[in-house]
Amino acid sequence: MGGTAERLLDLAEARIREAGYGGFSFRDLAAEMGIKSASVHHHFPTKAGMTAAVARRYRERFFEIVAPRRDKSGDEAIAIYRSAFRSAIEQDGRMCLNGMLGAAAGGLPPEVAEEVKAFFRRCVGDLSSRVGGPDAVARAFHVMAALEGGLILARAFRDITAFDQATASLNTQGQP
Amino acid sequence: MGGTAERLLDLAEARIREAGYGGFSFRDLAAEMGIKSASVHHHFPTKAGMTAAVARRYRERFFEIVAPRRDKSGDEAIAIYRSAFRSAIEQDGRMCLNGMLGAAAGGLPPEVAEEVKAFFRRCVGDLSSRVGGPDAVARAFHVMAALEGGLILARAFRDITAFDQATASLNTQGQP
DNA sequence: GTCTATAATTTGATAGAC
DNA sequence: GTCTATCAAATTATAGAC
Repeated sequence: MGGTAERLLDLAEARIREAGYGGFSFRDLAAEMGIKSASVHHHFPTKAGMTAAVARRYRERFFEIVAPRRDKSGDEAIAIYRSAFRSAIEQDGRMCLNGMLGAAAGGLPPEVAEEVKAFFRRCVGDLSSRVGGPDAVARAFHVMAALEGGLILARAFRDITAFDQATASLNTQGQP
Repeated sequence: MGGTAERLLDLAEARIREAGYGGFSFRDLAAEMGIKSASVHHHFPTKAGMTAAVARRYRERFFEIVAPRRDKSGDEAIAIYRSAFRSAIEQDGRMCLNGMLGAAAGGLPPEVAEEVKAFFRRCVGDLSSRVGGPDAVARAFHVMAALEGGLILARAFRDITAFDQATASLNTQGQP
């Protein structure tokens, strides 16, 4: 636990959520760890592979937080997602990893783009099944969009209340 | 009209909307134009300055599209914004410039971050004044978030219907 | 696992000729 | 306005010693 590889993933995740795929380098990570970039390559041979590993871990952790409360449904599920997203920007003021990478999806290595797509696919699947009703899928898309966009606004304004205002109506939107 | 500087802004805008601030270089632009990177520096001395110029032009153009129909209000204003955002991804499959830059706001030169903030400030101000009502500001934030997030989903899935589903409820959400 | 050393490429930027 | 030439720095990545 807390080995070098894991801590490298921590640093990479923070940098990607701050400045995107093009905004971090192996030398940055190495310097912050007090090692050399060649040692980073020992743990993660390529940048694309490392980013894919960051995305996989991020997805697993996200659904460890969100999925256990599977008995809850509808508005409560939305509230759980909303609170998970809010804590991201509350803790360190950074973007959702997949929101950041998804925006730049066109310029990403294919293996990274696949991980991002998998994240959103699972979010929409999970949310829509818990929300239910004829517009469940559309509502799941809407919730995910509002959450990611809410983070963008909070980042642009450097003000978390932008996220709160943007997402306040999600819980009380009423179900079909 | 259509001078070198203008065409350089076109190319820079396309690249930024595709891969972000870190995803374009003066040499890329020069190569696409058939000139050398030194000639790009003649028109735009620094990358930060050029990106700020791209953002300024993007904002001006956006409000030339959206603002003239100032007589419209409420749901119609939201529909106008929605259609403006949709045309962005419909035409070239790319992100909104400010959504892309806003996500990475933490790693941007200050002069660029200021332009992005100005864009969203004006959007929220314009939208909220046209929507009206006690929750006008929150609703404006919500609309902007859903539109930017809808673009992210459409990019991640490479499917414009993700945007359509995510934003379908914006028009018919009903006003307070 | 970490290091030194290095290769090969790319980057933002400048000087100065034409 | 565009060019050649160049710089100093950063980038991803590899080879091989310890």
